[in-house]
Amino acid sequence: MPKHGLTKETVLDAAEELIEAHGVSYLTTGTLAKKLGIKPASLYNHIESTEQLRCELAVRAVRMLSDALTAAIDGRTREDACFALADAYRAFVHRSPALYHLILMIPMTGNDTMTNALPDVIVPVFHALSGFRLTEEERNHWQRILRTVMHGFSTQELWGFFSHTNTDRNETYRLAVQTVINGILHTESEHTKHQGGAQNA
Amino acid sequence: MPKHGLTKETVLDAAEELIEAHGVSYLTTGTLAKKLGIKPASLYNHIESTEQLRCELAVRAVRMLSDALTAAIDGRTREDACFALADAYRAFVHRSPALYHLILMIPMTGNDTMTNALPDVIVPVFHALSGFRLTEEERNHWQRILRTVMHGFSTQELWGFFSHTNTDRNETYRLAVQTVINGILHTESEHTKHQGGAQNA
DNA sequence: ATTATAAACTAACGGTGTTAGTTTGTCAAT
DNA sequence: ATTGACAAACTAACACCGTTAGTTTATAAT
Repeated sequence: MPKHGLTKETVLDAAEELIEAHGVSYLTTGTLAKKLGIKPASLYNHIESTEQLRCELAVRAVRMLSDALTAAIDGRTREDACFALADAYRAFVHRSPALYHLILMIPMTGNDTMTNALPDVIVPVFHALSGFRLTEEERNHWQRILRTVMHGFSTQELWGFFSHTNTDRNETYRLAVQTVINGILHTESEHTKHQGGAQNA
Repeated sequence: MPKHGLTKETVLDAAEELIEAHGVSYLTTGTLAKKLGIKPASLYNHIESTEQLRCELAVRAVRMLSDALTAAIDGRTREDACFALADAYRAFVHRSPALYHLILMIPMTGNDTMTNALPDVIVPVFHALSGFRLTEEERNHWQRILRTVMHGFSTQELWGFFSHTNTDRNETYRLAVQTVINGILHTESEHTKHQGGAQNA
């Protein structure tokens, strides 16, 4: 191909480097073009729009997160799988905060391609819970709660909302995940105690 | 005052209406000026910059959230206080998603005035936990975990990350908060069982 | 009525995303 | 080797963004 060897992958890679180094809002036609050694308008030979570019980055990010989670739980079950999943989730958020930021923005765009990619992240979470004896309804609840904790903790930690005390954050996370697991185990035991009984409190 | 009756409060109110109606990124010198019936440049008689405007909105938002949480736990203790706190938190996020969005952006700005305002939100959380017999370290952990669940659930729900199943979301939230409370109660009981013993799993 | 002042205005700057139209480089066929 | 086609760069232009400087104007106090 003529001129530079620019491909869509090259552009996406450059964009990713840019946002991880300087934040999502630093990604601009100017900064990206400069990094690639071309003029801003020339970008439009490779992308439809900056919004579309962010979309494709977000879809890539979803796949990366999904892959990381899937790899983490490989060969593990129950508590083991849950802790591995939670650690991988938190690690991803801290390793690629900008990409995670893009994932969080997906629902606001209303873009179907992106919204349809989202379940990929949920699959490994369900997988991690598959070792527990839960009804479908119970699994729906606990999958949400596990995601709540992983997302809630990782983002608050990343954004500096846990900096007021210097209590060990690893320990807080471990305790949070353990608490969820205890809840799941409790639900499981309620299940065997009396068929179809009430679950909590 | 001359011309219009514009005060800083009026401007902040208009800005808040704008972002709640059309999203944070819709707040612009153009849209805000138009809403106030003036030209964009005239805004600078009332604000220092758009960033500063967002900052003041964020500080107002922190105070609103803090007040809502404080009011919710008034006269309540322990489980009762925790559920009331959690419900108020979730209600705020859903009633004022744009203001909550601004709060989340505070740490990224590096603005000291704003960062110093943040603990206001944490105070009522500590207050809700004051009824439990916990060491300072334990209270630090559980305060983070409670905030993790309130923030994590509310944002994921708001942003549509819980829409794949139609399992009742109120029930998921209740279960999540109950699970945290159970964890706290467990920590409390470990405390009395043997002085200074290990806490969990 | 005069004056001081706050608050509006217009004009201008650089930056952002984007389109249209133009040049240029490279690759394939003759 | 020349030619031609095409992809990918370019320049020029637009509206909008935040922002500053300089100017006019309306009100409130004297």
